[in-house]
Amino acid sequence: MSPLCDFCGEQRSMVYCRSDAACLCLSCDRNVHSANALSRRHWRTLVCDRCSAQPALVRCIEESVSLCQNCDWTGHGGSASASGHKRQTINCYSGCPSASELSRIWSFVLEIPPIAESSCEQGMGMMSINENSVSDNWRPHAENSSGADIPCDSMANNVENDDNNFGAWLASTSTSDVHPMSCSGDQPACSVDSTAPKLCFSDTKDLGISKNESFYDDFSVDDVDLTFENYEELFGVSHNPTEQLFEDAGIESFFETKETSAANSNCQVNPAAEARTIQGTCSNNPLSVDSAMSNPGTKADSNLCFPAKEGRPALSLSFSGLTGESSAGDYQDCGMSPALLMGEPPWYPPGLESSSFSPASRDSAVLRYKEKKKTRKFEKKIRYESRKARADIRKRVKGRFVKAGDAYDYDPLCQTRSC
DNA sequence: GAATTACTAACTACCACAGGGTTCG
DNA sequence: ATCGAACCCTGTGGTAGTTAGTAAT
Repeated sequence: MSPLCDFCGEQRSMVYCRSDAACLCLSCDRNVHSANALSRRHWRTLVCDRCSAQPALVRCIEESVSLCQNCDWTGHGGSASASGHKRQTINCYSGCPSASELSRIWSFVLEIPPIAESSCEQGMGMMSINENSVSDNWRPHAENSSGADIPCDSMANNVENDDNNFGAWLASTSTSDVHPMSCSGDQPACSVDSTAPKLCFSDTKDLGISKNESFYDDFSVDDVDLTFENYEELFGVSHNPTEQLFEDAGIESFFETKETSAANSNCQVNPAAEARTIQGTCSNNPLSVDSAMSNPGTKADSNLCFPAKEGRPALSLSFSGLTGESSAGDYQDCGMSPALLMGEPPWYPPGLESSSFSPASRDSAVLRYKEKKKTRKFEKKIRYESRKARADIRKRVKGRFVKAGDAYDYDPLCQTRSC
């Protein structure tokens, strides 16, 4: 909870690096993140003025403070007067912006001390600033191949990207991260893979989406970049592709609660989904992580259960490999809100919890989901070219690798059998 | 309409081993 | 504190076997 820089321990910390899980002064931020190309990709944002430990997501205009989701929730969720405070989304950035650049993106911060210029300065072209604002709430944030932003409205109207709405909603219900799910750490897919649209939204209160039924009309999942790109770095184990998240449970499970009684609203069990990553979890605890964590050292699947509310289904996410030894920081690094993970009430997009949608919209959404499920392809990503090159020349017997020198029936180099 | 069968698509395990990371002396 | 050896773990592709989904009967 120290407001001092985690690196130098002398200066007051100003920015939070999610990848490093560290609060840094601007000087150290610059030094640390100019070290190499990977560190330059780290997304940073202001440190919460309240807890001085979490990344701030919003700026309360009335109180002139930057708040993380926890503190925003605590401070603005309680009283009616406070909840009416005008809040502004805080931009995050990567690269090594100068003080003037920071002043520009954080105009509300009065004092940004000068930063020593470094070699990183010449890499300013790499700097990326997440330009969200209150008026841009709930709009998929895309980048084209040149790194320039694509107008979100055009993207929202793009049928090919219609799934992002659902992904954004899902991500927002499970994380407060400025870059939901995939946007954390050094993985290229996070900040430099400009071919895939990235969802960037951070305002946690004023997402005016649910009243628009087109949101549900565009309800499907597969194009959304929900994959935990750096899952292994986060959890230390391999994972099933997140695309499988809805493979078996089916999106229908998310629509099937309108008739659900309050008694079982927390326990939506889809038989087809029991064994997979997303499932209804019988628990009265909004977060069943605790129970799954109760056995330290075991790699039990942890289920995050979002309790059903009227008009919105119970939702649980399973994170294989989360162990009881995992810290809150680990969860936050994976994009999960500590509030969510630590038992505080989850956030629902306004309206989702109280509104319902028509059966026609539901049927349409389900139909669209099924259609896309039929046609989608998940391309394999090669992480280690050297290993691929090795595998490409390995001799095999019935597809299996064989020891060097042993008999084989397939040699990729010969393209023939037993050459 | 329900039950059974046939077919197709998708998924998973298996194998050896280089290379990265960790532990220990 | 540093170094090297030993050990552990991961990921890579083609095939076979299994499972799930769909269509036909």
